[in-house]
Amino acid sequence: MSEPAAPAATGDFIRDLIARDNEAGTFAGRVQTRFPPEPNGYLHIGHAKAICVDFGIADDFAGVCNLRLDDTNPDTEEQEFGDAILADLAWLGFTPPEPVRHASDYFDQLYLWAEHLVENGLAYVDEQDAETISAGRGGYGQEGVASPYRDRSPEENLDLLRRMRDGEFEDNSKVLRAKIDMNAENMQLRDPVMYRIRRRHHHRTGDRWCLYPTYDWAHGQSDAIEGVTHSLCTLEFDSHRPLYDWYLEHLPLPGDRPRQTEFARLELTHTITSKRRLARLVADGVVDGWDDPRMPTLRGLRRRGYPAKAIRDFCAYIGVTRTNSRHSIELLESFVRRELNLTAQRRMAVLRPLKLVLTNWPTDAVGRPVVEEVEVVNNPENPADGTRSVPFSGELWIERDDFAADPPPKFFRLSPGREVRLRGAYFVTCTDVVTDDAGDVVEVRATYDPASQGGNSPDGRKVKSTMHWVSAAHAVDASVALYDRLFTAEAPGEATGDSFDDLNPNSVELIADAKLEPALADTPPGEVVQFERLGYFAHDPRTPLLFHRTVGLKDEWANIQKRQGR
RNA sequence: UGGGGUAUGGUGUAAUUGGCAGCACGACUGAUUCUGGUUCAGUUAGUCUAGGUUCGAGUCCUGGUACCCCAGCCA
Repeated sequence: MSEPAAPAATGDFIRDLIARDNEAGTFAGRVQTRFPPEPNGYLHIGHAKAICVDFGIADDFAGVCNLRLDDTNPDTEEQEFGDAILADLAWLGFTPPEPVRHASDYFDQLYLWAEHLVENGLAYVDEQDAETISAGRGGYGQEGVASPYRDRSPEENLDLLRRMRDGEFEDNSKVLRAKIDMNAENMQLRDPVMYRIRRRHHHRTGDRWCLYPTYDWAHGQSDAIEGVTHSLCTLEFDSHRPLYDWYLEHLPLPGDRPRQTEFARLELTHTITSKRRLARLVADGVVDGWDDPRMPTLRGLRRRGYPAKAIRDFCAYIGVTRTNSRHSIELLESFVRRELNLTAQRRMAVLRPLKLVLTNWPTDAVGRPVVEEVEVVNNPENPADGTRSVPFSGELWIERDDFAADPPPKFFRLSPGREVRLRGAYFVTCTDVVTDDAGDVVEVRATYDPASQGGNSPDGRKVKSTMHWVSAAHAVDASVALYDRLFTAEAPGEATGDSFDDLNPNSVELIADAKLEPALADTPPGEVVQFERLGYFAHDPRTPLLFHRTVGLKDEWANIQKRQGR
């Protein structure tokens, strides 16, 4: 799946570190990572980076990377999300080894280890409520206050813990805490909670437990059980590392102690990746669902037409660092264009139709306009894709933007008196314009040069522009959704604290009457094609003749207009 | 307020670990082109700051500054 492995020693700081571990024989040369999403939402572009790091590094060092669903909190997690994660992962191009692991697979072992800590005086049952525990931690630079239950005997703690497990106590009435240091400068070490009591149905363990482990208590131990060597996570867990190590140091582990290394998460301009806020977009109806093409979810990007390979290449390109940064979405888009340019079939579609009538176009014996078939290349980047024939006649749709009654400087397209090429067909010269009462152009008239059949004039005459077109009599009507950034601000929420203040009210424009060349009606669901001169468009997987603009082509004319201040 | 982390062109990332600051995106100029696309050639612009060590500092030392993370029974 991944590219031929780059020499393992080069690259980012994590690969360097692993290469050094291997030289030193730290884990006997073994490399194992894991991708541990919580099954409480859908995977997004931020996860894609983590996936590429976790799986990519394992792959580079001939190691393994498990998928582990981190299902320690039955309040929010569901089976459905686990299934979706697996599907999205497969789409991205990664197949985790069987079986898929779950943190809940280790609940028994975890509990046994909790008793071990209790027996060694390293954990205790606290009966304070959440608020009191929080207050007791103190503040930054302030000392903590020990719980009055902190010095219970191991025997008493063990008895209490077992009764907690057996369901003798009410939800939230007691917790098990690690006994570390209430004055630690690192807040994570001020006696963190290991277990809470929750009578919830767990999607995998059912009603077997009323005790559920916290992330910190479950994570490192799960790593150890699976044999993970390098536990790679994002920067915000940096301050958890001493805790990760503390648990592992005080437990009788079966093998090597895994080691945690943190790297920066992926942030994109004009994009949010908070699961909570993404969920709000869906709940508030700002978008149509988790797979809305404006969503940064993997399913959204997929429906939008982003190739998985483009996402993988992007992630490989941005690399792995410890610097918090926000990558520009344009960079991601450049990878999308690069991939699609190579693979997408070219087609012609007119988004904002303007009628073009060829006044000297011939009619047949019964007075109907002649129809010709013209051959057009499917993909100039890949001749093997061949050609197709497109019907051409005397009444055509052209792009409204491709005509100007009063052409601005550097405008090369059609305007009165000017000759242009209709792609693959003929040279045409604008002779006349029909306007309505408001003075708007409703039809353009032109003559065609029969000698230029196929798109070239035998006298070597040049034109400055080649335009796409669709024969009016053969056009297929379709809907096209044009997307803009979901958030106008580069860093949504930076100004006011609420990213929703930066929502772009015009993030989608739906065009209901686009005119497509006939071949487009046969586009397979989900396929991405290039509408020539416009951009890449993805055929909706469920709704026929609905196309989503994946990304526009680079547009030099737009830049010129910008420079001209229009 | 205490602790931890990070600073390289507009943006993001490299620099053989003390030896010519490179690449990409963007922007700009030109060439090619039956897509104002693609491709090709070129231009633009950078080591947070103040000192120090050194023949030589993005890299080492000292002091500042800015930003990010940590006081959930979320992950």
